[in-house]
Amino acid sequence: MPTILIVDDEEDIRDLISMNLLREKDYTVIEAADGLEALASAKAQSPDLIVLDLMLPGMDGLTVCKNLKENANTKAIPVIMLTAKGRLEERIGGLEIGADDYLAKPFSPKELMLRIRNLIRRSNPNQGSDVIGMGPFSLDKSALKLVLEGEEIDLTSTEFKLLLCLIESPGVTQERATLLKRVWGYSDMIQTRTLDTHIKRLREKLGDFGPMIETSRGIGYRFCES
Amino acid sequence: MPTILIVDDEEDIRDLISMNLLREKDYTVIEAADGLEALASAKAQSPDLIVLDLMLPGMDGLTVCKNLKENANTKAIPVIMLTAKGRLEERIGGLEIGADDYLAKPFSPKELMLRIRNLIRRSNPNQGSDVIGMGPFSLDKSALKLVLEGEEIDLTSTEFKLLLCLIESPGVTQERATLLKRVWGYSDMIQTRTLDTHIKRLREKLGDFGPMIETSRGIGYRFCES
DNA sequence: CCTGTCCGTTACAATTTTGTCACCCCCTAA
DNA sequence: TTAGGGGGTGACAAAATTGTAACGGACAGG
Repeated sequence: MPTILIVDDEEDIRDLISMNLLREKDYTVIEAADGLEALASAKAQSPDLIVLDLMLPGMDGLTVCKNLKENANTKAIPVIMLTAKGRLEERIGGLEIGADDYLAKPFSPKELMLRIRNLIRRSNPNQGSDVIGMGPFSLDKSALKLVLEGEEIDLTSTEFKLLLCLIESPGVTQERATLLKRVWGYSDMIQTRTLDTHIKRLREKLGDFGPMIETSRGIGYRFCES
Repeated sequence: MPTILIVDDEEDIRDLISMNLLREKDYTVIEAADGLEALASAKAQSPDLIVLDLMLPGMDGLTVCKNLKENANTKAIPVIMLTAKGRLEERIGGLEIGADDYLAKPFSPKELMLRIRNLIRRSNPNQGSDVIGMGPFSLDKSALKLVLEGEEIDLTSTEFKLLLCLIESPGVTQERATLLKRVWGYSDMIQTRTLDTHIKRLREKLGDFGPMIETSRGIGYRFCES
């Protein structure tokens, strides 16, 4: 049963995360309200993952993270950084210092759970991220799920493969033939409307974000970031 | 259109790989029969991937690989090493030297294609391996496919998720409740036979390897390596 | 403005996937 | 050996997924 350390000075945020974790019944949760406490807990209990807010009284999140990554005993613990929305510099700083993932506040509990599960799994023998992220999208290759702005969207396997092809190379137009081959295995059947229909279904499921799948008339489709 | 360089002194092996690659119509293929030729081609044409046999006349595969990884222009090119079956030391040597994947001869063309596609994709912005391997199994998270001893087996999304849960932690027994939660999202419905039925279907699809999914009476199931 | 081509959309039917049930066998503990 | 619980298996019906056809609108070239 993995142990998660939550570090945040706002009690209600800690509670929110704890509640979500405990509901899954798969985790043990410990909490810390400031940086020094966090470091002490991390060293004493060696949790399997740390959720770390950047904004902390006393010692700020970046420094905590740096300390963790410099200590041999805590170096390997994955860290998810919580950052205020839009503070891009901080995010970059966090990643450089060794955070394994980050999430902007206000975050969706579901997305956080997803990323936690993913990081925990990654520290297993068979590593490799299963979540492919792109703007507000998180595509979970293990759960075959899409999390869009905190909302979980179930995809059928065909839809999943199609979206994956598009989202993998944002902005790049994928030819109809390419998509038909990679998703359906067709190698010459060009005169089918199946692709169009599935694109429609995908756009529908994406809701407001449907238009991000753009049509390249006569060529194919592309996933556009804007 | 990615360019693949095949390096092997056996012409029929080169042909086999070429044929498979060209059938996909997505690749340009160049070939080399010895190490020096390979290095020259790699530098001149900077292919997107190199399939490199260990056993080569003149300069052996390991040395070629080391040379490739030491040169700034060719350093980033992914290398798939072909090794004779069982030469474990060589494999380890290959990985240490910087090969990105390896495959034992005689290999299955389908599996090689899968790994090629995977490595090519990995060199895209959204990296991360999509293939989880375990003995004769290759589970492709992007294609939702299982390659078992060279045979492609289609899995439904439920089967895929279930197998993934088991194969992720080989030897570890996953409780029924855990599987029901992770695959179906059920949180309390314990009294269902759905899991049993799907295990049966999975074992069926695994054929001779079905027994690798073992029952832990009263607890759950586990995937065993032997 | 016309025209041919390509795409979006809807409806529908075939197919596949899925969960449940019933029955039986196996395992375990007494 | 027996009884009870748990799992294997096959059949089945409900539900979801999928591909196709048909119609109409949008677009580009003339």
